Amino acid sequence: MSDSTLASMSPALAVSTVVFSLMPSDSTGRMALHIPLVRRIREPYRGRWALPGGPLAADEDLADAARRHLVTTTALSPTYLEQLYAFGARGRSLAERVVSIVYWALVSRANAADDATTALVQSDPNVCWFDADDLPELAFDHRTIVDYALWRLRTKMEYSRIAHAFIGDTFTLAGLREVHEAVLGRELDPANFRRMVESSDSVVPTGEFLTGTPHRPPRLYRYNHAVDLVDPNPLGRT
Amino acid sequence: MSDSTLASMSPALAVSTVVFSLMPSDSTGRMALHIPLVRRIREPYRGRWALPGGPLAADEDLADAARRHLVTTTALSPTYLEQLYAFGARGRSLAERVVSIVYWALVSRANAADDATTALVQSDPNVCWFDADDLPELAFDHRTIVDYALWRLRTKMEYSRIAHAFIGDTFTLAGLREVHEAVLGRELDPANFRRMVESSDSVVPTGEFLTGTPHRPPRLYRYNHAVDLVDPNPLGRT
DNA sequence: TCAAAAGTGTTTGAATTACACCCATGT
DNA sequence: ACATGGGTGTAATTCAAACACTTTTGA
Repeated sequence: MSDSTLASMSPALAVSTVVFSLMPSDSTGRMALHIPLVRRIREPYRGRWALPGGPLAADEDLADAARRHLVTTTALSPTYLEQLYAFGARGRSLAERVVSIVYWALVSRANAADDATTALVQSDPNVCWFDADDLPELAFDHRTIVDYALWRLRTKMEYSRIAHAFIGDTFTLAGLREVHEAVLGRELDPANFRRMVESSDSVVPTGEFLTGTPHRPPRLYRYNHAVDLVDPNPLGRT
Repeated sequence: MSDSTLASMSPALAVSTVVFSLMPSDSTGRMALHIPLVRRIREPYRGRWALPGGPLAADEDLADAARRHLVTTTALSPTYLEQLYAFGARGRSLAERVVSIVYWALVSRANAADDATTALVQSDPNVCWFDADDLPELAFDHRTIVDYALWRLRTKMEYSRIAHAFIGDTFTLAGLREVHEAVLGRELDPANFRRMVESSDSVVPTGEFLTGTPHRPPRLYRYNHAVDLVDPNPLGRT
């Protein structure tokens, strides 16, 4: 069997990404998880919303491809990026056989509000941020993929410190708690949350305080880069 | 860009599997994790040991491909099979670009000792079972892959009941504990282990006892198929 | 009857939860 | 001064580890 024969038998390879950001929800106004989707302009599933992604360039690492597609659709760089799963069931594409290697990413709300990129992206009618708990019908098996990514994010939130990836450089503990509450979808005891974070050693006080609040000024914190913010698997950071 | 152009740019796709079984170690005689490796008969890495695997057939699901390669090299069916990771870094293959979707599998020691298949496989000089903690130099990045699979197995052992996949249909609690101890590499308190397993509801007593031991006959158990033996991720069983 | 593994009971300490309470600031 | 979120203290509870102890068999 020649190489070209083998290549033609091999299914096409694509890389997609589930991108999470925290934004105020349209309905409740509270912070909620949002993900960007792109409208498909060709068959199959023309007109449906789908995860950003595309083919893998010949000389490109998988994570780089995910990052590249992410940047071109959202104009944002991920603060966290991790492989989710490879989806390759036969029936998933309708047309040609496609194996999708899917990543999930977090982008910082601070970055998102940074400059005019938000407006720029919003102006593209084929890219739109949706509330993760209120999605339209998606193309392919992308709904399954998003559900799995959501599960992974929420699970990981409870044993790692990825919440930091959602927030800016300096922050209050209340702000960090807000992130946890928005992602997990439940309220957390401020006292216990404080102890949990402080005992984990993942943050260090900057010594400064946030003023201008109507009440007692909260202490500002920064990440402790000395400790690993993700999990201790032997593959390390992507 | 035509489809054929795109396909030719797309890297080749392969599926490999890290297969774990428990066998008595050559050195200590105690149960230890072993994995089967195949000797490469072509460049690159000719002569080196590598994970069983190969190309993905055009009409084949990813997990089916993993299962197929597993059966052809070891003559065993997996009692557990799960996707591990997709490895696609540029430099990993030396020759053409290959993206490997790697699975990890468990096979039951009972199955392995079942019939003449063991001898059959042992007779093939290009397939050999190695102690997972005493591996030869491997081809490609397969050493990294095995280390990651080992980490996943040991991590999962602590919060799920995959240990059952290593053992036969009926078993004693001491036998199940032996599996845990061999995989985790440390001794466990028999009393606490018993309570842990019983409270998890994952086993049910058969009512029978194992006789012929030099001491008090232990009660025999069976899996409780009513409870999920793996983790509750929304993708379900592979 | 004795050795050894099966199986039970109890104590300890760590970690999580719930919640009462004080502190400090803008209004 | 006071309302409100920042921040601290502490009791109740749950959970896992450690280990003493009793039971049952073959030799």
